[in-house]
Amino acid sequence: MPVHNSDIKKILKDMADLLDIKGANEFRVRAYRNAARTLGQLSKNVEEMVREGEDLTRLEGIGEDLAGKIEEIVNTGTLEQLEELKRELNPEMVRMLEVASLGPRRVKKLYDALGINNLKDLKEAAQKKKIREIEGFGKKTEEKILTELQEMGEEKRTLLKEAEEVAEAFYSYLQKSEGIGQIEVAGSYRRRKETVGDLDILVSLAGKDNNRVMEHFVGYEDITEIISKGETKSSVRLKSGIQVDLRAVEKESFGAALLYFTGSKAHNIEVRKLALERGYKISEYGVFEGETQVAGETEEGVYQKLDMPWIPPQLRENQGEIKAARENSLPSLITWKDIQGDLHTHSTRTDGRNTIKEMVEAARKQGYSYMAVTEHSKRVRMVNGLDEKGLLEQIEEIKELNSTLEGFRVLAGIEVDILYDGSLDLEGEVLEKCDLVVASVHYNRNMSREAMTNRILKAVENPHVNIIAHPTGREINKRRGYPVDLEKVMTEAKGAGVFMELNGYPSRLDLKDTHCRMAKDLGVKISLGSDAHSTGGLTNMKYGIDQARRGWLEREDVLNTLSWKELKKILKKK
DNA sequence: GCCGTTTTCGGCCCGACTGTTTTCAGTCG
Repeated sequence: MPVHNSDIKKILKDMADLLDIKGANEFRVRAYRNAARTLGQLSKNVEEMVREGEDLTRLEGIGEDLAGKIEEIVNTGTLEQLEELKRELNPEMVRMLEVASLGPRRVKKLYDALGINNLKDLKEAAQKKKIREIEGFGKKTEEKILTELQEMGEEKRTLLKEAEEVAEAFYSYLQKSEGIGQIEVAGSYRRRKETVGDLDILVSLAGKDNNRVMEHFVGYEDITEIISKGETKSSVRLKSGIQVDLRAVEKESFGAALLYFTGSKAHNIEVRKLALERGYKISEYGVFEGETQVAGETEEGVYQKLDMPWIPPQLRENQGEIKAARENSLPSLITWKDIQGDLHTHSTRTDGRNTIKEMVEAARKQGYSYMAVTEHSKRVRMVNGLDEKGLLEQIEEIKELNSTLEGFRVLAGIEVDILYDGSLDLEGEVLEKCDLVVASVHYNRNMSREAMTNRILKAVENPHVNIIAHPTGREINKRRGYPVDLEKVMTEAKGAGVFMELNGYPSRLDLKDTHCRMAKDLGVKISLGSDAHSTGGLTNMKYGIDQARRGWLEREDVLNTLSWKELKKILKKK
């Protein structure tokens, strides 16, 4: 069974969580978490590294012991020590940690006091008001737990990046089947939504042997459950929990089926309505005039029959794209190639994994001509954020580095914290020396909408701020963004010459697609930043691009499609 | 459990906030 990096990461994370609950040495716990993080950021495939006998201890945070454990996971698919822990503590206790106000100590306490070791019992105990009786817990905490449980019950979708890993592996497996012609992963995956529910894979048949294709499909090693298996349609569940549906159609129908399975549902309904008006009928098998198929082999063909150009999947949400297509006024969506530089990165100076030099090298390989280093400021103590002195040192360091570089410019930047009262975490006279000041909120998120809006507005008005980073502070599947009136912020930003960031970090993607569109409508340029914490993280840009495309952004809507020379001119004077 | 120009032991991130307490544990970033 192929072992993905994310599988190993999950096992190490579960180890950390269970050890933590058990009350193990916190540094030992941290070691597991660090290793899990390393694997999450790794661009190489660990399974391959093990097979090729590469020395895993060269990876950061992985020593003899963890290297051995990782090999065990690669070879057996599991880790005996974790299995042991799971026998001792209920593995469901790990899920209890997902309740926002519960950490390892409280989970342990709940177990010791009431024997609670799963979410169901937790909910029951909270409803029966038993939790408030435990020492250290109270009425408020109990009520909070109940609300948080409610929120967790909402459907959880897989992050696009994680779905991508699974989808790509499955895709290459399917390519090995002789009976398959074209393959496309459709659905919200193809529309590049920030999260994906099921994976819908569409294939065209290269021969007549459907059964062989389906046999191949359900024969994939990653499968834990075959939900259904038919001649043209099968469904399976993978180890990662993701459901995958396979649909096989004839070559002549591939385009129509692709349109159908890509969705969105609302988009499809509009397209079909339009077809009906013209006397056609559209199904996943094609466009039909009476009994005769008049299109359907390609998506372009289907759209063309309705006098429309092909519509990029990212736009297919029935948000005006059909009207725009019919009027031939679809946006010319931004692509990664349009990006000239990255405006949000971290290095080893704070919580990044690579040095500025290494990041620069990777950025050049990406084809960029500039990159801003934007470390955290001192308020983010956890990562040793820069104080005024540290920032000045770094500015000097970058100056020196720039003198050795040709055709590339490192921008001396900072991701300065917006404090509780809207003031900035660093002195203006130091910020003034930066090429670029990115400002963001990390702490004291628990504010009213009005207070948070005013707090951010104050930063917008600050003469040193150029960009507001991850403006709502959300983390997908983890926490909602803080309440903030973005329209007001953007309107002020427009007047103040401040730009809004779309953060490419796969679990942030903040701004959302709809916010991007709002910015475009208001005439505020968006800054695309990868928020890379390693050289590999620079590729987060692609998720940012997808999100930007979903927000209808074109080249001229994005700040860093400009050269540094051009960009510098439109940054506000300090 | 990792790491190392103080190298095989001893340090490893730490302050703010919340809700619980009445001096602090737990969580978060």
